[in-house]
Order: sequence, then C-alpha cells, then structure tokens
Amino acid sequence: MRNLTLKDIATALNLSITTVSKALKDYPDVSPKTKARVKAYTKEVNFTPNAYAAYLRTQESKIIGVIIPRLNHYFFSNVLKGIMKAAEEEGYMVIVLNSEESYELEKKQIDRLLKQNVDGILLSIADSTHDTSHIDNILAQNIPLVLFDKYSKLSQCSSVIVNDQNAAFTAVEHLIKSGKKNIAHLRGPLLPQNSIDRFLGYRKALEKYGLPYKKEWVFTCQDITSDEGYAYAKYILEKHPEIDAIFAVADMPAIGAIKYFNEQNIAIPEKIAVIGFSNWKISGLITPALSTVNQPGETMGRKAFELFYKELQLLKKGKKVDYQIVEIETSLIVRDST
Amino acid sequence: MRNLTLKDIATALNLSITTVSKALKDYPDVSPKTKARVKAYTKEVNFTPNAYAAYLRTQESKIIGVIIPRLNHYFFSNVLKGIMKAAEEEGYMVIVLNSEESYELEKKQIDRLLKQNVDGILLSIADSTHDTSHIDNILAQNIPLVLFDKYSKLSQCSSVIVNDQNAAFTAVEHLIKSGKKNIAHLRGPLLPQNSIDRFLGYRKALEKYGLPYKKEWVFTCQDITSDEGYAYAKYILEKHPEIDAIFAVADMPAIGAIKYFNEQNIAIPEKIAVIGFSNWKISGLITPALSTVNQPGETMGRKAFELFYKELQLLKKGKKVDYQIVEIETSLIVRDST
DNA sequence: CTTGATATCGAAATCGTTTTCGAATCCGAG
DNA sequence: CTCGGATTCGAAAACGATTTCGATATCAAG
Repeated sequence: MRNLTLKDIATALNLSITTVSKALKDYPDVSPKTKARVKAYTKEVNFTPNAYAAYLRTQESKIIGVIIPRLNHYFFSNVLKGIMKAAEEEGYMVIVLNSEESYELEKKQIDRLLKQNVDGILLSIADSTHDTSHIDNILAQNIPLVLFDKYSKLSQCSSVIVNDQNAAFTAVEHLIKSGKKNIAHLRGPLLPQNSIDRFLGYRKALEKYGLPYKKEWVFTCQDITSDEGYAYAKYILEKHPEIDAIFAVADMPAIGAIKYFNEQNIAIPEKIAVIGFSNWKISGLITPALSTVNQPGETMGRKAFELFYKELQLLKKGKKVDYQIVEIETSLIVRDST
Repeated sequence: MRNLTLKDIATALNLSITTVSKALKDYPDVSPKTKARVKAYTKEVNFTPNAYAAYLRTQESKIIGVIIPRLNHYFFSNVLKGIMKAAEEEGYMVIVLNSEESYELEKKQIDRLLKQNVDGILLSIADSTHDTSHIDNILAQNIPLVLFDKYSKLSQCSSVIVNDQNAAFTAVEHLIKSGKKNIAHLRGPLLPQNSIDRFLGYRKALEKYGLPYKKEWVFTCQDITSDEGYAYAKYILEKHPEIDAIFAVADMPAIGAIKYFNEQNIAIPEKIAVIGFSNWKISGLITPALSTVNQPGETMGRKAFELFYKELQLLKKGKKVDYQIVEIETSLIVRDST
C-alpha cells in the first residue's frame, strides 16, 4: 500500500522521471501533448509528489509553526482558526504548539520548530517572557516571523496587533460618559505590552476627564482568570465601596467579578458597572450581558498569515524584506453591564 | 545561516558521515570514545539531523495529524491540549486541521494529511458525516487512526469515548431525584452517535422512573448553539409551561436557555431546572451556575495519542494490531441550576 | 609468525524529488 | 540536401540522512 512515486508514473507512461516532474510543474520544455497525458494520469491515480522529498531539493516544507500561550482560550482559538484558513488557501499546513504562558517552554517550542525547518513562525509571546533573544534567533536564521496580539516592542519583526491603549481608552471613556466617577482597573501582569497599554489607556481616559487616578484602585490579575476577578470584586466591595465601575483587562476577570456581584445581589450597572476586553463568546451569554471591546481574532490570524506569506515571497526573490506592523480595528460593544 | 548537516560534523571531527550518524544513534559498532566525541560536539553546536531527510529513509515523519470539527470550542481545545502534551513527550509534532463540522471538508483534510505522510491521524468526526468510506481509506493505507469523542460504530478502529448514554442517564436521573417530573430534552443533530446516545440515556432514565416520554418535549439543536437553547426556552415557556426541567445535549444550549429564563425572571431551579453536558469553563461562571456532566477533554486527548503510539509500535514490529475502544469516566457536577 | 575472531570505521546505495545541462529530433530556410 | 535553430526529452547530480556490507585494524591463540 506504498504511495505512488514519480518513477511509478514514469514507467506507466513510458516516460522519464524528469519529464513527468516537469510536466506537473508546467515547464516550457515539455510538449502540451505529454503534459496533458501526464496530468490526466496523475489525476486518475490521485498522485501528488512526496512532500518531504520535494523539501530536500527546494528547502520549502509548506509547513508553518504557530505558538500560542493558551489553547483553551476563545480569542486565541479564533486567531488559530484564521491562520489555518488562510494557510489552507495557500496550501500550507500548520503545526501548533503551546507555550502555556511559559518563557522556558516558549524557547523550547521555537527550537523545535526551527529544527523541523518550518517555512515560518507565527508567535504570540508568553506573559512570562522577559527577554527576546530566542525570538531574535529566529530572525537571525532568516526565516519569516510574525508576532500577533502579544508582541514585543524590542523585536524588529512583523506584527499584527490591536491598539490596546486606544481601545482601553474608549472602554473607560464609555464608563465615564455613563456617569461613573470612581473607576477601578483589574490589570494584567506587568510584563506583556498589552496589559501595560491597556493600563495606560485607562490612565489616559481618567486624566482627560479630570478623574482621580488612585493606585489602590488598580489590581493585578497575574493569570487573568475569573477567580481573580471574583476575589477582587469581593475585596472592592468590602474595602472600597466607593468604586462604581470596573474596567477589566480581559473578559474572564470581568465575568468573575460579575459572578460575585450577582451572588451579593449588587445591581449591575447601577451600583457598579463592569466592562471587559476581548468579546469572548460567553460574554454575551451571562446575566447581565458583559459590555466589552471586540477583538477580531480570526481577522488577526488571517492577517498574520498574510504577512508571513508576503515576507516569504520577498525572501525567495532575494529581495530585502522590511517588517510591517498591522493594526486591527477594535470596537466597543455595549451590553447590559454598563 | 544554513543549518548544519552530518557532513559538517563529519569534516569537523575528521570522521565519516556514516560514523557520525551511527554514533548519534548508538550503533554498537562505533567505539565509546568516538561516540562521546561526536555527542559532545553535536551538543556544543546544537545539531540535530534534518527531519525531512531522515524521513526519506525511515518513512517516519514524527508528525501526526489531528482533525477536529470546531476550534473555538472549550472541550475540543482541551482534547487538543492533551494530545499535544502527550505528543511532545514522545517527540511528535501535531498538524491541526479544522473540519468545521463539514463532511466534505473532513474528506479533504484527511486527504491532505495522507498526502503529507503523517505517521498517524487522530480524528473527531463531523456532525454531518454520514458515511465512513473516507475513514476506511486511512485504515486501508495501514496508517494508525484513532477516533475521539465523536466516533463511528461502523469503522473498525481505535477510539476514545465517553459512555454518553450512561452519563445522560445519570444527569436525567439527578433531575428526577430532585423532584422534577416533566423533563424536556434539547437534543443534538440526528447523525452523530453521541447525540443519539445522550437521547437514549434520557429516554432510559424516564422509563426507569416511570415518567412519560413525550415526543413534543424533545427539541433538536442542529448546531448546538446558545441561540438555539435561547429560542427553545422561549418556546417551552410559551407552549409547554408544564415542563419543569431541561436536559441539554451540551452546555451551550443550556446556557442559552438559562439566559432567557433569567431575562424572564423565571426561578432556576425552582420553576425550571437546567442541566448541561461537557462542563465548559464558563458553566461555573454564569448565574445560576450550571449543573452538568464533566467530560475530561485533556485525558481523552492524551489517551488518544497513547493509542496511536501503541499501534505504531506494533505496526513497526510487523505485528498484528487490533483496535481498542477506551471509555473515559465522566462525572456529574451539581451546581445551582438543579 | 600465521590465523581467525572481534572491534572499528567508511564507501556507496537508497529514499523521491527537483533542476541543470546535454542529447536527440524536427522543421524550414537556403 | 545541409545546416541552424527550435522543440522535446533524459541522464545525472544534487538535497541530507540511514543502513548494508565490505574493509581495515587489533589482538589473542596456536
């Protein structure tokens, strides 16, 4: 049950291996007649050249690697979906690896992909990644790299991002415009650029509207979980009853907070409003439905692949590739929690 | 910046390519001294043999393919996580493909994987798959195949499943024991074995406890979405106010139903109880928290890989492999919606 | 000093493509 | 009829590893 090879086709058609190969690749030096004959036969027996053997000559594997920090994560799943769809259209397969937000694992996974000789790497940086030498390694090997969502300001490579600061600003502005004055922030960990930017957007909005910024109203969610949101909601209610709105770095902590408020029969959004970030599927399904910022994952994924593909084409032509940063539009989604 | 090859190592150490290769693979006919020398050097320069070249001789790609019907789906993401972890431990990479619950796409993805010469295929069947000839194609090519969760009774291959019928029975039994008498069922589409089995479990529970089975209390969720659950909840309230409990084929429809009941201020579980299936992360976070059946995705994924791996070992030794069906334990999770 | 067994190593074939370059054929113009 | 170019094909050398099998070196026994 071995797969067919060029040799099989060649002997069947009484041609040389060379001619069959060239016919399939539309070389100009094989007659239209034999081209047709070869193509008809290969279609009939459902033949395609062995991918690995082809790689050996062309050095193109038609496989890309994608590293994401979390798998069971609505946003990243959507990015993955976008990447895979776009990849399929160009005949690429994608190897998926999980860094579990760990710097060490991220390094290891990059290493694995380089050893596999993938044609490119798409990467969303782990929260705990504190330096980027492993990332620069990829660039040094001259293989296309595209960061998405969680990028690094330090690395000179293409990235697909949202303007976290603006988006956060808009979210907080929305809270302010609906009359809230004492706005707390459940921020993400200190490292990734995104949580920094969302925090900065929060501060900027307060500033613009002349509201006080208080350090004790900012709470750090190390793992961006609902449990953290739940715990902080409890703390806020007990120690800071003056707080009348919460801007969370992501939907999960926001949902955790809402859960606690529901249990305590706190009126949302009258007594306290909550807004999240990312627009997970579930956000529209809880009661009250969560207001949030839509972050179009599938579009980001598709765009990331396209950036990779463009870079690869340039590289193959030996042209200089200079990296590009694409910003995807977000949008405010107002539901019942604000 | 080309990767190192055996030849590079050989010339650097003044050895032949053969010897270097054999040293790395611990052949008995190379002296311990040179083995040590080779290994030390390859570690120093971080060399590993080119995977594709190796494939050409050994016909082993160290890559498996996984096809899942949905990507942004908590349960399947978890299965994927389990597969990837187990694969990594054995030095395998995984190519992930998405069938989007489409039969046609599923066929195409299988074809792509076979062309890629993966070492094995792990597959969860699409809802719309109505025959299994494409699956039997895999078996005919003699490459290991493992189905998980959504399997087929027709295909003679290894599978990792849960006992849907028993699990559903337990869920409905729980509703009955908490005093509910008029129990509706939001069932899945007609095709996949799982929704059939869950439906059968529902019927069996009613039967055992002498409750009536009414066809008009069973509603089909074609896409297993929250929207369907929402719509059916509305319908139930209007047309069948006698219904006092709902067993949903999955968490999503259950959550949709709860959303509607919340909006209508219907008391859950007093007026109507709701139980789901799968235990998605979100289920514990809505109000009231959803009772459900836990389906351990990561364990299923790991087990699926292990089955593949075992089959591959047998195959390599030329031994007969006979397929195996592994049942993973589920558990009832009682929260506030029942 | 020969012989035979036992280590230790390498030459070369192989996996299935791609691609360069040379050979063969054909045809029309002179 | 010959010669030139155009057309069409194949032989063979890569790509980078694995593995068979033969060659050499070593050493103890006779």
